[in-house]
Amino acid sequence: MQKPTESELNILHILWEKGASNVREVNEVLNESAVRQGKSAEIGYTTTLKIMQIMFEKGLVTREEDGRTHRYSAAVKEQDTKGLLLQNFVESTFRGAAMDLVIQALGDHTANQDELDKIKALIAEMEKNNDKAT
Amino acid sequence: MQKPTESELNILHILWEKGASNVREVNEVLNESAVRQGKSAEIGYTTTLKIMQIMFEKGLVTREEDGRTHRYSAAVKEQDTKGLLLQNFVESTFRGAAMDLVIQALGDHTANQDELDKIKALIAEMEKNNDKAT
DNA sequence: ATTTTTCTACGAAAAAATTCGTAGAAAAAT
DNA sequence: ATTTTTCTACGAATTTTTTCGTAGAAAAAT
Repeated sequence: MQKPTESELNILHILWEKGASNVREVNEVLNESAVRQGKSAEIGYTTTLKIMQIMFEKGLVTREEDGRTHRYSAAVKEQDTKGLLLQNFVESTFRGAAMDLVIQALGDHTANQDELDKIKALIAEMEKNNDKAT
Repeated sequence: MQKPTESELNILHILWEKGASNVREVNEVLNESAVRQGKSAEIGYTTTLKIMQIMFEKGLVTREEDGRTHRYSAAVKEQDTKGLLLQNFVESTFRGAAMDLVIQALGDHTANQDELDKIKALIAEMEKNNDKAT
């Protein structure tokens, strides 16, 4: 999979959440999205269109004709994409030290009990594997 | 702080690790760095120089004259920079859900016992805070 | 003393990513 | 029926990031 750019990622988030959408729908969500608050100008329709066309060429989305318009769907899985981006990020920012990232993320953010339980389960799992390895 | 670009970050890593360095030293490390293995061409001296000059203008590094050359030092702290980049990454890729990132990172990577202990300590800390809040 | 090497500064080319204008066709509104 | 709106496609302008060529000065080598 080719790594999506920042704006491509924004569009993927929308397609993952809303499912198949046409350009106008995506553009509307982009312009009301929380991430955009504070930005000066709106994103033009043709800008969004162009990016989605590029994404189609790259294979990041599929599309089907729906009357006159196109309905676009994400062609890459959310998990896989986030995994790829995470791997890149760990490499470039933490020089591969994934646990440094985990530790920093835990230090900087809050978590509810459900999340903590999930993390604890993962830790227990990893400790079991470590024991086996010794 | 302004977010460093990818190549700026590579240079910061070197300055953080080696301390004050001149352009030639940084350029050499860049070209032997593991991250660059598999890349076709070398990074030219003037390329590195230019990026470091830009970083100086942005305030990412300081420099002092050392005879004819300049010795550059990181002007931003490693922790702070990683924190900023992490925050950006969590926002753009995980839409702010830092614990999703933590869970994915734990799932995809291994950790030694020291790291796991450190993470467990952080979890315990966070649970204590959660209890207090209720 | 001259040549070669090693620096910096500067500007600009190249590459990557983002944005938009225009044209043309289909659909909707009048 | 005509006008207006809503799409797509395409190309190009803009912006950001990366890369490098050239010139000139200082230092080192010959």
